[in-house]
Amino acid sequence: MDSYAETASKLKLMGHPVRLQILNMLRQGEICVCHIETALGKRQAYISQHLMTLRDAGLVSARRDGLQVYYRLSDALVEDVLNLIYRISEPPQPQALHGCPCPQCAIVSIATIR
Amino acid sequence: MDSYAETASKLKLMGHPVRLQILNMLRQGEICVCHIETALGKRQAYISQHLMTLRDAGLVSARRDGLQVYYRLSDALVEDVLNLIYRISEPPQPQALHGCPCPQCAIVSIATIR
DNA sequence: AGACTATATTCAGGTTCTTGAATATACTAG
DNA sequence: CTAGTATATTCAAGAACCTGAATATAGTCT
Repeated sequence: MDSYAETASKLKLMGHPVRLQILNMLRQGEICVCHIETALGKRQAYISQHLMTLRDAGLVSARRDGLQVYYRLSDALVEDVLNLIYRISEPPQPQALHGCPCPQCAIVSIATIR
Repeated sequence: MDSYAETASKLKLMGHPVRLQILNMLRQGEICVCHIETALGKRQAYISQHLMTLRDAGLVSARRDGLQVYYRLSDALVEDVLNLIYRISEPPQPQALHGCPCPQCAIVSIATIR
C-alpha cells in the first residue's frame, strides 16, 4: 500500500555497511556464502545472519548446489541503486579469493599465500 | 575512511518513510518547514526532528528568511538516488497546498477549501 | 516590551537493530 | 551410519532508533 514505507524499508536494509558490501558483491552475479565470508573477513554466522535478513525482505534469493548455497540479487530497485552508487567502478567479473574454499576460487587458493 | 559505512549511513537515513518523503519533496527545490508539515499532515515538532537528523548528517541544509526556514537537498548521492527511484514521476514544480501558511501557498489557500 | 507565529531542542519510554556465542541443519564422502 | 564441511538459526544483552510531550528559541508586528 504505502509505497514510501516499502521503498524506505529497502533503503534501510541497504543502509548497513556489511549488507551494502554484500549486495555490492552480488552485482557481479551469483556468489556462495563462503566467498562472501572470505572477502569480508567476517565470521560465517554473522554473514549468514545478514543474508537471512536480506532474504526475508526479498532483496536476495538463494540457490543450493551441493554444500554451497549461492546468493543473487532479486530486487530491481536495489540493483538499480547499487549500479548508480557503484557506477561499474568495481570490476563486475567474479574475483577469485585466496583462502576461499569454493569451486570458483580453488585454483588461486593454492597459487598464493596471503 | 570506510566508504561503505559512509554510504550506508546515508541510505539508512533515507530508509525512513517520513524522511524519504521529505527528501523527495525537496527534489523540487527549496521548501519551508510549514509546507512539509502541511503536505505530510504530521506535527511540526515531528517534522523538525527529522529535519534536524537530516541536517546533522549533511543531507539537507537550511536557510532562514524571516519566520520561515527553507530546506534544500545538499548531498549529490542522495539526490541521484532519489532521482533514480522517483524518475521524475512527481512534478518537479513547487506545488501550492491548501491550508499552508507559507508565502508560496498563500493564494491557493483562499481559493479552495479542501 | 508583549503577543504571536514558525521552527528547534530536550527528554524519556518503548521498540527495533546489532552482533557475539552457541547450536542446529543440510549435504557429501567414506 | 559416522565424520566432516558449508550454511542456518536461536538467544540474549547492549546500543541505537522512534516518536510523543513539553518546552525553548528566533523572528515579526504593533
